[in-house]
Amino acid sequence: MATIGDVARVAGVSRSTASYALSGKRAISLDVRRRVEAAVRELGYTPNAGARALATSQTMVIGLLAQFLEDEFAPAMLQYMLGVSTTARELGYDILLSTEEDGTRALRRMTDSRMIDGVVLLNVAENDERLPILRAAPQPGALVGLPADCRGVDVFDLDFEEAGRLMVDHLHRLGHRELILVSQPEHVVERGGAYVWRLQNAAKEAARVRGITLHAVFGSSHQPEIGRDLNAVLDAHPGATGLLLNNEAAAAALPTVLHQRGLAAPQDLSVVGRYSDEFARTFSLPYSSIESAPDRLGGMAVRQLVRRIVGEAGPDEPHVVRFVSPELVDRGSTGAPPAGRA
Amino acid sequence: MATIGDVARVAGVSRSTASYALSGKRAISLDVRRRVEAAVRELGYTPNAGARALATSQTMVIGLLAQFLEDEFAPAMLQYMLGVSTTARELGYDILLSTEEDGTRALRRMTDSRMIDGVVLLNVAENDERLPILRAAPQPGALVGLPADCRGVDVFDLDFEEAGRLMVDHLHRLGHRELILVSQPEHVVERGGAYVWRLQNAAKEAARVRGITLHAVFGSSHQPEIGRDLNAVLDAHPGATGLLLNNEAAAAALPTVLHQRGLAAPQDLSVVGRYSDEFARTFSLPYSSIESAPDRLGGMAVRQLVRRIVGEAGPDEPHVVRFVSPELVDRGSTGAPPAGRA
DNA sequence: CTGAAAGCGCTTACAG
DNA sequence: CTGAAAGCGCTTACAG
Repeated sequence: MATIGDVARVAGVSRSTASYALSGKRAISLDVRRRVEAAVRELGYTPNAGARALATSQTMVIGLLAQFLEDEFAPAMLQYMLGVSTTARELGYDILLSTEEDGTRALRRMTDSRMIDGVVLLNVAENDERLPILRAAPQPGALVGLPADCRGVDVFDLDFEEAGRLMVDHLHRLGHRELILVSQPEHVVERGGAYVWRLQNAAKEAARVRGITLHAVFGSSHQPEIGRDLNAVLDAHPGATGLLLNNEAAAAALPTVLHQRGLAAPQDLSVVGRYSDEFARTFSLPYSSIESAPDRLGGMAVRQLVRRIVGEAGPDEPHVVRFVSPELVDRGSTGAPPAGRA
Repeated sequence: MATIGDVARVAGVSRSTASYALSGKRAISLDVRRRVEAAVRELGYTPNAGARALATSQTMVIGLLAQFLEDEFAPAMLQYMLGVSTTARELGYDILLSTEEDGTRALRRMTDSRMIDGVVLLNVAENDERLPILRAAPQPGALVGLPADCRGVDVFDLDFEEAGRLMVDHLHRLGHRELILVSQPEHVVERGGAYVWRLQNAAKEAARVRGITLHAVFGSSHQPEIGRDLNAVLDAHPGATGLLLNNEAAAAALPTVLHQRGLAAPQDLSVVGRYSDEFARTFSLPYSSIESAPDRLGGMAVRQLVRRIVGEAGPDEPHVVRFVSPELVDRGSTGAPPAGRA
């Protein structure tokens, strides 16, 4: 493989001149620049990434820590990953991916060995074990998801509280007075998936303020359990006219459940989910939903991370906690409650 | 950050001795080894990956090239990625992920800059543009998917021909005489997704040999088009009693379609899909299917790749083309054709 | 069993 | 505008 030395020899210049000609970091005569460029083409030269990293302390690689937990819906994770990966590439960075169960080990390996310039953490938990490691690391980090302690990292997340309020208010406005909210499994909460109770608490509070009833339950993240869960909760609350879903698996399972029960949305039941538009298309979900914007969140995290990496953010620019405002995508699955049941 | 020099100083030995004490590549006195280990702990030393890569020409990183094409079903891709990622980690390798549209560019960047020791290609096309680049690269490559020309790479794929035969034979044995096969979109074929016609041709041939009818159609990979496609083909062939699916989106959409039509499997229609067990669980698909084993294929590709990387495979050990034999996972969606229609 | 030195392939002050 | 040299942090022959 050709080295900068080969390029220099072919171009008849010193290695430093060859390097500067390529980086543009100092003035180079047109003649020399052309000869260097010709040599690069002739030799098919590409800088050795390891050598460059060693010399510059920059790897142009961003770590991406994703965990595929048993109780989360894997396809939803993928979209965050793609958001991160796509934006990183746009900014000139490659992605070092870890799907390791033990995120702390993966993070430590990546940061300690200087394989990466910065890291994006997905599946952030309330008290995420990876955060102390990240704070101690020399590289900056950005999170998708809100931990209890945001010090030292940039944080991006959907405003799940606003999402909960939005769901409830939307159905309240349409005349609904009894709602069901199906959240992620309780394990997710126990593990520290704060978004579950953030949305749920806000929804409950909004229902209280509006003086309407909200039955909040946790649902499985898997089939066929979630189908049974949905049937059970619909059986348990025959007076409910609106269904809110903060659970991707539930959304994916609902069409079948409604068919089985002979129900149609919005005629018999109004439905609002919380998932991405991409998700809705992939699974042909006909329900109005709060857009969870995974690609946007992943992209925002990377953009801010890169600002930190290149020093554009300034050494003492405070870290950000940025919430994306939820938007309701209307797919026509909500309407007035069935006659005589409002 | 601590360097090997710091470790050496704290341990009171030379840098080379510190290095050897850690690598175990030459005999070290117990006393020295202990001092070095203590110094490592004290300083929290981890080798700099770039420096090590430069010195050893090994990065301990494997490239993973995945493309998320518009006409493929993204969640199915994820499982191949996880198979690769998990096995790589087990073998001590990290994953450099590219989801770039332009796979040739990504591959060239990774190989030319020596960021990786080897590469796994997903979504391999019949005449894959990335292959010439891979063959010219100094790093070995493994593919998941069968190209027309397998020279210079190790290839792993499901035996789609056998899968096609298996589907047809299974239903033939149960007494079916008219079948429908819904494949991936025709674009996939045009782009070189050989697995589509490999399965389809084998299924057609098996049907011919058995003297039964097979209607082969291409279906969309997206909702809601695929739902319409399914309805259209069922309308067009009212005499068909068996449905074969080589199209993940079709499988995911089928429950709804069958409900809409008031059909049940296997009473009204026998169904056999081709997807992974994980996929079936995620989407609660109640259909018997040919297990596509994405995690297994990804793992096999990585294992063979690592054999090449570490030189275990021998410089002139011929490259392999290995087909995983399809297995039918019985989920009870096939049976005898409805009375009077066999 | 251990150390001094060379070298991996870059970048970048330093000098002219 | 260009070059010679040092240095990034490792590993590994070479020498003892």
